[in-house]
Amino acid sequence: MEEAKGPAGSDMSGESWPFNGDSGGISSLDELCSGRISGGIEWSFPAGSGDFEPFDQPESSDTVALVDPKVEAPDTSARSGEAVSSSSSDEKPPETPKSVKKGQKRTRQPRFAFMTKSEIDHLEDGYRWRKYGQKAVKNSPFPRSYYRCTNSKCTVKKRVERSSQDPSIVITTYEGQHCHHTVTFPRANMNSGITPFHSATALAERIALATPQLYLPTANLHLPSNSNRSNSNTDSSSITVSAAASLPAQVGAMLRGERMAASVSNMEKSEESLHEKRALSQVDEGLLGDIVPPAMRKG
DNA sequence: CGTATTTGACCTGCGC
DNA sequence: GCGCAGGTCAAATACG
Repeated sequence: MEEAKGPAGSDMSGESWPFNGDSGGISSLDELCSGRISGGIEWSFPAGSGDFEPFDQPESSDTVALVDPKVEAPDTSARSGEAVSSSSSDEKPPETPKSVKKGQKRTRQPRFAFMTKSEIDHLEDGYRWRKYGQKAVKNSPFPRSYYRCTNSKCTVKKRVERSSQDPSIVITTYEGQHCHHTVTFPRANMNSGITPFHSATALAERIALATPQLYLPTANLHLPSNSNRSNSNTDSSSITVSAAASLPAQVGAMLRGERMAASVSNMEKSEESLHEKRALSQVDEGLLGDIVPPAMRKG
């Protein structure tokens, strides 16, 4: 699948995207996750509303968030089977052969990835996931696990894999939008580390203002609606972007309502940012590359 | 017994 | 066209 191409993939090598350079910037995952990256922040979220509700966030971990810009790009490639039909199991007749599926086209869902320093592969995020596959990843000793939201009407999926370069780094990629609320908390379990964001915009603002060190490529971000507000879908989007014991210090601070002086605009002016973006590409050749398409990498 | 996980088979897209 | 790699399916199995 085309979407599965990463920096290590062939179609990335030829691109001149900022991540794919070979100079400057960070030199390791550790550096990346330690929050030493600076500049390059560039948010581009879909207009949306929703309030962010800060709460205590554990600082026990480091996370770098990346977003998939291909949110609105229809994925005409892909295999049919996984299509995004929201009521898949119900609509698929038992006899539906794969030949039928072949005719379908998968629609690319918004994706959001986190690089997390954690010993736990599958981080708790408030939703229930069912593992439906695991594959060995090329150039990586660690397998990639595929999860799907257990809600039959929900098409959200997520992939989890460890960085081949730094086993302590877990890369979690969410794809799709939850059509329901979390099965637990968030507010009720704030102490658990779950991070309830009401909207992508809210999180974007927070990160932009509070985490200049993080590189956040242009993309659309979809976050889960607050589970406490049953069916108050003011924000239809809803990808879980929470990770127990995983958010980096910067994000942790962000969640606590702290703000840093640096602004996104200033960072964008930084010439170093480009180098850092390029360096980021070297960080991981797996999911990270997967969520950053060539189109957005240019520039 | 219901639910979740494992795992090999299968499908698709892409590069050569 | 072929092989490879990513992604998914679904039967078998494990677990509470």
